[in-house]
Amino acid sequence: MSKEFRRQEGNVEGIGFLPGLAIDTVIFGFHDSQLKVLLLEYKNTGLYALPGGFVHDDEDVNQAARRVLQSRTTLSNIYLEQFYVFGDLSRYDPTPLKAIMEARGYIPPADHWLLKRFVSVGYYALVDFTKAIPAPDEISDTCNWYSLNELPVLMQDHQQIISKALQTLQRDLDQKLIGFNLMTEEFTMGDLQSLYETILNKKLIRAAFQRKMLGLGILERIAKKWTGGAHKAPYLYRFISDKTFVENN
Amino acid sequence: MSKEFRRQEGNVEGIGFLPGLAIDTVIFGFHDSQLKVLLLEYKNTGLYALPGGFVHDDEDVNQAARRVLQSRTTLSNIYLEQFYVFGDLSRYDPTPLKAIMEARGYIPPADHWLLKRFVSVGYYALVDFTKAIPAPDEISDTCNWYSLNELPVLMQDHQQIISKALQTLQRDLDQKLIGFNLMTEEFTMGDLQSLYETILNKKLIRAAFQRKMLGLGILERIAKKWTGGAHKAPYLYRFISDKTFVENN
DNA sequence: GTTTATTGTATCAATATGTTACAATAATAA
DNA sequence: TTATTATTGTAACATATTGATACAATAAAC
Repeated sequence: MSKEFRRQEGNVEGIGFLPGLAIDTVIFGFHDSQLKVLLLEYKNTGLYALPGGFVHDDEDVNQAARRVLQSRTTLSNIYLEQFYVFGDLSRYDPTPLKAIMEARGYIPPADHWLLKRFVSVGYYALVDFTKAIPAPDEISDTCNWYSLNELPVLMQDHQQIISKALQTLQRDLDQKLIGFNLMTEEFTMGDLQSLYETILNKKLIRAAFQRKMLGLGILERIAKKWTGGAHKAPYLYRFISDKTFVENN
Repeated sequence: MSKEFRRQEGNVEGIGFLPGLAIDTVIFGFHDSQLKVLLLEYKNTGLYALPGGFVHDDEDVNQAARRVLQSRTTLSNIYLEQFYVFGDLSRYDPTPLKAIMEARGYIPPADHWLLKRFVSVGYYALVDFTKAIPAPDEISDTCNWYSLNELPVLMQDHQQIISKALQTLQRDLDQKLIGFNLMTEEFTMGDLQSLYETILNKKLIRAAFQRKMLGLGILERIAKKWTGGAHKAPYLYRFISDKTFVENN
């Protein structure tokens, strides 16, 4: 992906890309009982942004999202879901991208394709925090996890995009069984409940939660137990079906 | 809207429009215990398609969808929801649009903007069948309701778009209270149940359905009763809150 | 061995949903 | 006018789901 932005920047007319269409991905992780998202910080600009990209003229839009996702997490086979298109006129603001290019020592012409109006397709992804290896791209200093409660000020409407992604995740959590994509291979019931509570932003009843989760028949209890606390050791569980919930479209 | 297509057709480069981005709207109605969708039939081509359009460079994408919706139904304040972006490479097929333009006696140049690859944002709308007045646009012969069970062969991937819209409607029906947007002002409990059964494609238990609907506290029982059958006359109900569920984004 | 905190699960309560039953009644026919 | 018919509104009960409480089991620390 390090070539990707040079391919975009020097290419004033944006040849090879779908014009005016961008991808933004909200990549969720879970750690220390907190929901995290991956953010990029751009060089010399202090700007924070969601991992994003543009669509090649020879790939599906969903493919492009998957490409962006893989290049930022060094993971494949991730749960990825399209959730909304952000197409308001008001989000059109060429200043950030101009600043990014100028910080790289490139002065774009006024009609550079990247400075035109963009409509952005929002995706959210669920990854195993312990497995993802955040990888900055050529134009960003860092690619790091940020807690949802302590987000820095974000570029353009990226804050709204994250909010909408979270809403969608909350809505989907009960229907589809996607929470497991945020867990490590093995986890305790407490871990799982903590995840649900964090996502839904409300306390759940321990006994009822456990009963329901076990009742779903998608958890396997592992022989060995967790150790560490001065109390009865909890069992470890594993998600039965493959964790490879790839987008179905 | 009659000027809209001339504005698109003669405008080889598509100036004034967002390039490569289209809108497709699945407009649902309910009549005779059947779900219907509005379809256009294009002149001299035998092609059937969803009402659609393109986005002006000075309007929001959601606005464009609303504009399309209003021009096809002669209604405003309609429930409208964005549900998916169709961006696969495989859907790129310039033949239908070329055929449409040629049937109008216009031979487009090979690089006409309308013949390029398009990504389409799908919306679904719920309208009162009795109030909508289907209006064909300049390039279509007819704009009519078709039962979901008896759809003609559709252009490009429009059949898939309808399927996905229906899935989304089924998912949203219980969460949000949107079914009422498909009803007339006054309706019997039987009408409402028939709507739910048709959308969800399964029988519901009469007593339980009635109890639940009344329990929601969003129905008002009207004094007068329905007449016509050789049996106890059902009450008429009205949806309490304004039926104006406009998209919240 | 005793204490401590937490887990796994049983038990009962409260709520929601599935099922059956039946009185009420508008139109029709006798 | 009266009986018939089909359908509605709702009660009553059964079953299923979820909420709330209780308690034995136990790994670590002392």
